[in-house]
Amino acid sequence: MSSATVSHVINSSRYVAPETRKNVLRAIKDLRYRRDGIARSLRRSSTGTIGIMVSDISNPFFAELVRGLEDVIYARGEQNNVILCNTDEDVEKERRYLDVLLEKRIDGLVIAPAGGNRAYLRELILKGMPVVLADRVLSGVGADAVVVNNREASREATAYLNGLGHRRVGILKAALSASSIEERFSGFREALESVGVSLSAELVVVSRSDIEAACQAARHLLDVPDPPSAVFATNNFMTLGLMRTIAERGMSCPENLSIVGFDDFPWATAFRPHLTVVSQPAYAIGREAALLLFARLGEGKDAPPVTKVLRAKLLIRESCAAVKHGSGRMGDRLVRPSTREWCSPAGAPAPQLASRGSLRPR
Amino acid sequence: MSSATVSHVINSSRYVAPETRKNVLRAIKDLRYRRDGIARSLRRSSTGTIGIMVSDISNPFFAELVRGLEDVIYARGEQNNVILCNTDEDVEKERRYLDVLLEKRIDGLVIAPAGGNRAYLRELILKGMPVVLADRVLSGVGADAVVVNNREASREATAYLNGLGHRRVGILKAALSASSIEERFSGFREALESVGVSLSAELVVVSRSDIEAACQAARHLLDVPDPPSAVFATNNFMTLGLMRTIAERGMSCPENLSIVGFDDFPWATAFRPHLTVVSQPAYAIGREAALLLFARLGEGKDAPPVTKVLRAKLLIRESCAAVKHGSGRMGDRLVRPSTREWCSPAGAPAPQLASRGSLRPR
DNA sequence: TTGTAAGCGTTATCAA
DNA sequence: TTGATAACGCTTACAA
Repeated sequence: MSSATVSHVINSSRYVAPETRKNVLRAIKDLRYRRDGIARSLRRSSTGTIGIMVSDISNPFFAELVRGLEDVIYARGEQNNVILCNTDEDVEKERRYLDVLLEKRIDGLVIAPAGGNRAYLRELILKGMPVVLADRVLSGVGADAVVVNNREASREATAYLNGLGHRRVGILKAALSASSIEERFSGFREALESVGVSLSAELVVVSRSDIEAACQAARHLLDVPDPPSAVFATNNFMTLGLMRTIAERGMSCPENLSIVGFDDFPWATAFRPHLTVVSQPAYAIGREAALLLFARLGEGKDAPPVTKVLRAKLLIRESCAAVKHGSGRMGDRLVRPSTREWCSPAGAPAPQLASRGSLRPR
Repeated sequence: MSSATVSHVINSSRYVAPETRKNVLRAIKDLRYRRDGIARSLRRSSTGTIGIMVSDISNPFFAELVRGLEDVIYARGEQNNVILCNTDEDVEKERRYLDVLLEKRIDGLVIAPAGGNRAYLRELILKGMPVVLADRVLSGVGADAVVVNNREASREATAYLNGLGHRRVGILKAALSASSIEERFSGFREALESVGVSLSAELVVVSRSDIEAACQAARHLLDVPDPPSAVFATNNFMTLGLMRTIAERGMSCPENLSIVGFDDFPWATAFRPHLTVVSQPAYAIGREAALLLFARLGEGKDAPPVTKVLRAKLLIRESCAAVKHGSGRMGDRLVRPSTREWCSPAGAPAPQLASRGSLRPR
């Protein structure tokens, strides 16, 4: 019973006589033998480990994304597993973690990049490391990517506000060098421009991407001389900061302020106000990222990079009201309060009147 | 310039002439050499990898816990990192994952155990694997543990409801074989008994621990012939399910129903109703677990197991009202609506009237 | 049908 | 002050 035979029994990698195999299995059991995965990885030069880097796992969006990823990876069996890294949007931390993961010889990487390690990532990919960008793209690195239609969805959301008569619309912009945020901003601006409104600087407030900072930013935004009648929040931290600020000030939504957030929450229909949001399929983003990665680990090693765009959807709930006569600026038209007032952009499907945004299978 | 010398330069593990060292460093840079962590782990028989097993990373409680853990582990440097495993409270899945982690030769394990692998875990520990239980204990396995004072906190929360005059109090009990849930249940029962109320079976509803199931359970609970005037939810999924159900039915809290949840949410003060909850220091649980683990990886290899108990705190907000005259059952006393009506159990500090439960450092 | 032995890239011992 | 070499535990080509 040589080590070779044992190996072959464990891996079913060549014929072993039933008798021998039985003996091997018995010995394994008796000795509580467990194969050493490290030695195995060394020999096979593949670890079965995937790196996942996000800014913060306690952000529900990333938690869902990671969950989607992990489910696919676990289902693949074969000792596959996931090393989790939180970068806090810190470029330096991201780079250090990339080094750690490379030393650990991960088989592949899924990353929501902070934005400052483009060259490093390109080099990695050139060397043959499979990399999938999730949630954000990074132009020119040649990686696969899974994102959502940020720009269109934001345009749609803003158009919805416009349809309710809002012309003075503020935006809370997370200070991330992430393509997603920029695209959301573009969509926002385009929608306003298409109804003849050009962005005024004081209605664009940039904020560090955490709840505390978002509170501050929201205060600024609401304190401008002629405050907005509606606000678009570019991610879930911005939304939470805004809602906290509103609560602090005893304002009520949608009576005093209409709000659309980017990102849904599992508790959106359980608490008031029921927020109108652009819902992202976070779980699916993670899942698709894993699938893209596996594709590249298999045959498609040198296929050209693909970008998968999933659909973010406007979920109309109860945080937006039509502007009241006289409350808008000069030039505002009277708009009757009806959520049906709003029209889809040509060709786009009408937004759903949905009660729940969870896209997670059970 | 032998491989030995290179190794010593990288690890500063013995004196190397400045000249040589410079050459080595230059070569490393030129060749873009990176040490192979797998070979290193094989040779040193230690990987720097910690396994973390929770039921579901998309549960905000576990996300915070994992974040606390990861922060400490990252700060330790030295190629330390974390493999994340979601068990879904599934004993079989937990066992499979344990096998994977052992093959990967993790240096230590932090686990919120599903409850069915006690013998397996004990054996692991006996073999010398450092294990820290988080959130839940498992008697007799000899592992370190970090938990909160579930029973006392639940008793306190229930006493608060009693103080508001509630005698017919329901409980949504998550169906987990986790010590935490059992302890919360005990505290709940004890508090009721101490005001002379014995539990009626129809007010104890057990539910699978996810939002969907919790909704179902909440419907059952509210549909009993003589429905409760207050409900205690034993974890955040139970709370969310309950709130959804209330919203569905157009009931309002605290007018129609008083509610206390276990687990706080970062958005608790941003949306209505502002829930009164028992807040757990999730981040700190993760952090302490990591510290316990490192202690065991260092000197305290064979020290007796320690259990660290952190304090969960009742945060009184606005989801509980005093029972109205006549709305209670026969025997209910009239209780004036005042949150100060309630008294701390002897010796316990009065609960804080807090606005925010986040315990996370920035 | 099974065994032998090389080799994966480190680190650590011993020798020089 | 540095180099040669064994060993970590596995997989796999080759031999028997």
